[in-house]
Amino acid sequence: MDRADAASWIVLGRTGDGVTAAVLDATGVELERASFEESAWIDEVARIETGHAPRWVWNDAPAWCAPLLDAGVRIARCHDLRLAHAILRDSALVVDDAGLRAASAWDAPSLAEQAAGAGAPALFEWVETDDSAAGLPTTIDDAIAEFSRQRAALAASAESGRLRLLVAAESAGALVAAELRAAGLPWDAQAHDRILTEILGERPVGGGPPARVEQLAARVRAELGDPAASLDSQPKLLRALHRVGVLVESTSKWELAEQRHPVIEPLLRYKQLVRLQSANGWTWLAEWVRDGRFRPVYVPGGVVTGRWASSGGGALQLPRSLRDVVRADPGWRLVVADVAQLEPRVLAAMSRDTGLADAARGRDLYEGIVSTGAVGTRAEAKIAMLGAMYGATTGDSGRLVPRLRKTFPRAMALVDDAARIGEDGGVVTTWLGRTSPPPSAEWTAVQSRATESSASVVEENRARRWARDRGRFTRNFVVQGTAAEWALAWLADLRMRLNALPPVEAPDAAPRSGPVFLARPHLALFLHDEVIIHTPAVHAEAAAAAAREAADAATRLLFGEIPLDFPLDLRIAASAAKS
DNA sequence: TACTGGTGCGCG
DNA sequence: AAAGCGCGCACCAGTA
Repeated sequence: MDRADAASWIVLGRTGDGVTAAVLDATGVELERASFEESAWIDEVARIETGHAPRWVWNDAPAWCAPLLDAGVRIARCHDLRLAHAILRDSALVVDDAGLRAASAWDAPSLAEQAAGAGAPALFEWVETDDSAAGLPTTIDDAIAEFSRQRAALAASAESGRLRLLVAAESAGALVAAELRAAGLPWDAQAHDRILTEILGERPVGGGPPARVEQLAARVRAELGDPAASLDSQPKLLRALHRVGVLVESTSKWELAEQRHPVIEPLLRYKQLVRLQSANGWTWLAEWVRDGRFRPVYVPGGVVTGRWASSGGGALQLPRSLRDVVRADPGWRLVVADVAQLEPRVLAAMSRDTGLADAARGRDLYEGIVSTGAVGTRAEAKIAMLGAMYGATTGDSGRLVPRLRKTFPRAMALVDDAARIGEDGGVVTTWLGRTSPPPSAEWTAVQSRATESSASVVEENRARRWARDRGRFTRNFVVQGTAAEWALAWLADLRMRLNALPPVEAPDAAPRSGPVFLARPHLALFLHDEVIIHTPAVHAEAAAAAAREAADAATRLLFGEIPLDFPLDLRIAASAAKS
């Protein structure tokens, strides 16, 4: 592999008993090819990475990263064919799809997802797929062919700059996701256990509900006048409530909280405790926290809008009440950084609404809206803005939206246009080129049926409702999707900045677990608009500065030089508890 | 026994 | 009991 350099693309593929690598020049022409045995390819990748830092091209980043990270090898840049395929296949900015839109094996879920689906215990082991099964292609020839189609589609696009940025950011995100899993989130299992015991009561040895849960259940049943009442079955609980005169339509806490009856207080408390127990109780702790780390499975691009999803562990629902058990290792700190009002800022940038940008600059965006006089209070500004981005039509939120429309016409026109296109059955596209899915066949059929003269009122109403539903989806898609792009750019840039910080040398400050590359500041959590960095204490300030600089870099990368910033709420602490 | 749909909670 | 987007997950009930 002598001809590799920083401008190279190196495509990797599996062969029967090893790995084949092909060096492509910057224009995609293959220069050389070599095969390596299973025991040798990782060292070869490490050698080339150290020397040249090329762009690695592979079918599925998590599958390749896992063994590399296990060996302490970290890749700077990659092109994830599977993720890029999904973007380019659907993007309205791709004019000549070069065959990407034909159904193919590249539409298959990632190898990790396939393994999880198959119930395989080792998530990152290679999945043996026989040729008849539609699995993700793994051979180098398949990879090169797909890469070539993608390059052609990119080159043909009038917006190839944006799409290239999106594909690069998405791929970098895949690297981050793999590294986040390898690193894990530092988790104090003892502290978690203490909280559970304090709130739920002593954990019963022989199973069954903990003491406090049992006591509350008994109180609720007494108030219901039924010692055998089932509290966990919604229909049974509803009937029991009706029997004692609590005439609610559902058992949700919003509705219950408005009732006055002695059963309400213990019932709400009971629901709270049961929720904690089932979502993040001892079973969860035993399953998801090992060696002081919570290792969730992130799924980059798992949400239609481009946000990440998670699969297992509920990584994207880290409950506020447990944030305090996210604790840095001894001698280390957590840098907790989240973007203030990411989505409205993104909307201001996309729409070039200078009024909204002015309101956002250098302060709390919602206070800025108040000072324009559009609304009276910060709370109103917030629900009005959320209503505008989500498509609220009724209630306080819906009533306030027209005021924003008057004050920020360009921003509001952008989301209103997106909604109209969605209602009409069209597709909308994010700033960098991710396109919403087209309407389903059923949706289209319902709309066309409603236009027929024989259509019933019921059919017409349903068509209108579905159209409005879809309008709210496309309205939000452009904002949520572009916010996800900003966050990916932030993450990718931050990852590189952190990687440039020096590793710690003192062995007593080294992490308790994880690959050796984790001896420097590294990402430990990503949550839509927030990151947690785990860092040696001496580098905490530098890591925090890196988070700020990365946010500025992401803003410029996406939107150029605009008079708008994306300020971070940032704190350095031993735990991730919110103040 | 395995699935699907509904309900409810909590995260952004 | 959401109003108003996007998720994951647990639990129950009904069905195959």
